[in-house]
Amino acid sequence: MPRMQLTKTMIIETALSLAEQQGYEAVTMANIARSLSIKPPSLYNHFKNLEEIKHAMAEAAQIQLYEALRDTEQGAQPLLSLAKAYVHFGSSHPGLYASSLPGGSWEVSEALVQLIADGLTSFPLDETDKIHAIRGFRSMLHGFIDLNKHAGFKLDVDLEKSLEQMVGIYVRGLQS
Amino acid sequence: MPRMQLTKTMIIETALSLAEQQGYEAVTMANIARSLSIKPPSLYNHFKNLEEIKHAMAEAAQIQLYEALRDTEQGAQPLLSLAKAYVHFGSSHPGLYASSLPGGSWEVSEALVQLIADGLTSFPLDETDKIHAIRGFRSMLHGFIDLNKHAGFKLDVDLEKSLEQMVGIYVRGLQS
DNA sequence: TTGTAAAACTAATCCTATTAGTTTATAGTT
DNA sequence: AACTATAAACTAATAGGATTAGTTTTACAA
Repeated sequence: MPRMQLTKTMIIETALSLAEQQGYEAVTMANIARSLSIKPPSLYNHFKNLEEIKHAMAEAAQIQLYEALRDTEQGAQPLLSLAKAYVHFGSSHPGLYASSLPGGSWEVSEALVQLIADGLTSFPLDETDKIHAIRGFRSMLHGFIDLNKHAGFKLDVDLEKSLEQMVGIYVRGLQS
Repeated sequence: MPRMQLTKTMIIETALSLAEQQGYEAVTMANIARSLSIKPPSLYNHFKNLEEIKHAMAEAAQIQLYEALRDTEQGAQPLLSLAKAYVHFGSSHPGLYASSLPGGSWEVSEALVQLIADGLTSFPLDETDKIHAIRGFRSMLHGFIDLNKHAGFKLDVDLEKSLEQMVGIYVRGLQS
């Protein structure tokens, strides 16, 4: 295997730091190649096309998201800690979070879901209801991040408070 | 004003039907121009650039979303009806819904918020808590639509049921 | 009827992604 | 140590986007 200085991992790491520093829209073949001091066509020796690169990015970004959540303090309100960590990750690393959306691997998705499931253990839910509850929780958090990105919340009311209230309402709804 | 057959409204309507029929990514200067049987540069006589066109689209799309929600039956569970109408609109008109996200006008945004506020009247909330509750509700619904679009919910569990449960949990949380 | 200005046009520039075809360097084999 | 096959880079090209400059056309107003 000749000239294998350049690896898939290097390409994905370069693409992710591009997303992190200049936004997800900056993830182009031209920009990735420029960052690596190669020409765009060379990338096709390692990935079929840009879509494949973005899929690989999603997997790596999802792992970073997972690790950020896993390292969260599990205090008295595990769902609130999780929510804050999730929204904080999405808001402070928008490019990375956007990178994670296209999908990723089944295992990491599952691990992420398990993290939420762990926060739900204190509520008596059968398997199906647990899945519904997890979907609702993720929807809430993702929607909060994404609406914010689209400047959805215009009023001058504390965002962090909104997040706390939202999670508070949801948790009380699970209890009753 | 010479040759004013082409109006801003015609351009926006063309762009919206492009989004509706071929997806939001199909909203390009080239495609809009092609649909109108003109050349792309002609569009710049009416709009500064593509971004401005997309802003105008957002306003029109948001009105359509508002009207779809306004015409909703206000039964015993107004928030559930609203949620179903919202998610149904987002899922069955993904291009239109995506068009609405970049913003729109303040008045329409406000009207949309008011629609949710109307569904919240039976709950005793002060002004600030009402805003938090509205933000949470919108986050939930938008997140549900968007995660679905990104194939976020992989498990074979009824989606409509998930939506009902999610709204049910939130409403119970508001009550307690 | 003529002049002006709006609205179309053509042609060009500068981005993308992607493919074809070519060169080069290296790893493994003789 | 020389040879060869191949991976991995390259150049050059195509096709599609947004946008700008400059030109022509046309409708209306004076």
